[in-house]
Amino acid sequence: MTKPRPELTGQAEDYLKAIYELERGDAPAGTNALAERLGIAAASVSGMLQRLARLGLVKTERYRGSRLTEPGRAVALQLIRRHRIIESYLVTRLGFAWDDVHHEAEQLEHAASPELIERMAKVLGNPTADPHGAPIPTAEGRVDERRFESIAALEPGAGARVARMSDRDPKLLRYLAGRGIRPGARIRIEAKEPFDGPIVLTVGRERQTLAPGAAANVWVEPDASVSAAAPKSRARGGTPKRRASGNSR
Amino acid sequence: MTKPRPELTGQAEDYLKAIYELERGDAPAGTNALAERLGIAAASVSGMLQRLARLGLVKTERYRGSRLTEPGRAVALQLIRRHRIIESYLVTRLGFAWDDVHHEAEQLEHAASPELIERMAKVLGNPTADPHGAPIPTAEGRVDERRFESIAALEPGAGARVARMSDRDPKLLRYLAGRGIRPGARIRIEAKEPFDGPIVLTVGRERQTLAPGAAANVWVEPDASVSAAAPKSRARGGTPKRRASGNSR
DNA sequence: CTTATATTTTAGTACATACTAACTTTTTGG
DNA sequence: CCAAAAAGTTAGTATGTACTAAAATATAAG
Repeated sequence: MTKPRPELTGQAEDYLKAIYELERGDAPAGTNALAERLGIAAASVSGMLQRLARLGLVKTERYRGSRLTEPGRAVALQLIRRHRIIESYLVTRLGFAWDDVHHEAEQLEHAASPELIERMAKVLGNPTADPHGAPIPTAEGRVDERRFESIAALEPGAGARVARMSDRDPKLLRYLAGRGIRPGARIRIEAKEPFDGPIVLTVGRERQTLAPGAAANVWVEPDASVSAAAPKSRARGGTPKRRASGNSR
Repeated sequence: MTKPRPELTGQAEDYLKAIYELERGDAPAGTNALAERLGIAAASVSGMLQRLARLGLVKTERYRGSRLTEPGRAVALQLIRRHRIIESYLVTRLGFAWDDVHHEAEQLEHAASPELIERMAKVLGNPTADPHGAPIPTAEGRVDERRFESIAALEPGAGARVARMSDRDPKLLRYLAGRGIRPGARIRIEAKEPFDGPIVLTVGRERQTLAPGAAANVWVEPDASVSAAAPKSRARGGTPKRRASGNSR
């Protein structure tokens, strides 16, 4: 493994990561979607994709989109591993706010050596999820790829555990944090306006309202024990405290 | 100050740092010297220097060399601050070997935000020197610019305290570490072969021999209380004009 | 002072990465 | 099924950073 690849630049790595995040099963990542995610003109993306294809890191179907090859996927996963370990480290060892760490990690992930990453992982006790609940790929490139449901998809009465949320928008994260919504939090949908209106839910004991744009970026693990029935009020008792991942706070 | 400079790339920053390290008082940094230090062809350096001059970061005298402007110096000092804090952090908090951190720091220094640097500095207790004894500039850009004497310049009988050493060559650092030579160590010159021959000295209680190429990269603070015993006197000498050592790889 | 050598710059080129404008292909909605 | 919209590509250009080869200038040696 890890043949002496002609050292990609940071930008090229970013493309691979973006493709990884945008391709969904069979559907390849669209050029425009990539362009928007990367903040780059679509034409420029086309060019770079050709280069990456030449390097054997992506497969491009003309006019249809791109997907990663196995080597490309390996590069993307390593980059994601670096990103998430750095985020975890910055939050737990250097006191960064969890809503503020994404940008810093985006810069460092291209500069950090494998040795640095493994040392950070070690002092953190080899965490399996970052502060936003995102799973951390292993050094060998294995990752938990479970897909969770968006909060926006839950129906009133449903209970769930917050699994993860997007880390890309500090404002969103502060908004969520202000409402107690963080990985591991237990929630219950109380009401839902039609036509993408706000969602009313209980977080812990507090009742909160959540804008749909925010709800779309929070993913949950449905919790059968709560969602079974929708009794409007009910004594909270003996919920098992289950915190799978070693994330902070 | 700190006007919104058009975000330098990492390479440009490296040039400024190299100029800072190569200019000596009035003498500007030579293009060839820069090229060698940066591992880049001299012609390329000429080109970059013109760009840096356009940006107001260096002053170039055609065919004579370059020196930093005040803004250029400020950029260089911030980069050096980042480098040295990162080195200190990696060694003390992440268990890196002190002879192995230079390369890692070279990469990270361009990616680390001011906030990260200040947080690292804080957990380290705002150190004033890095693991190799190099002074760390303050966030405001002040730095201890004392020049020390090279070990190679000491005469037999002279005693001294090791102040600092080059961090650029891991092999050199391991060589020195193997002989107990590190910042703070007390030494005493016992004998010195003529014509740049090896130097015999006492480090702590141990007697060691030091190759001249290594000695040239170790700087000391002469210790009058020990050197008093020496028969040979030296009257304020040695400007470190000599660049005999071709270090690295 | 004059020439040989060392140093530095210019000229011409290449590559990675970005852009805008114009064109091509695919998808969609009537 | 076809025209308009959406998506994607090509063409031509710019910038930063590198290179080699050749020319210009400075310095050192006689």
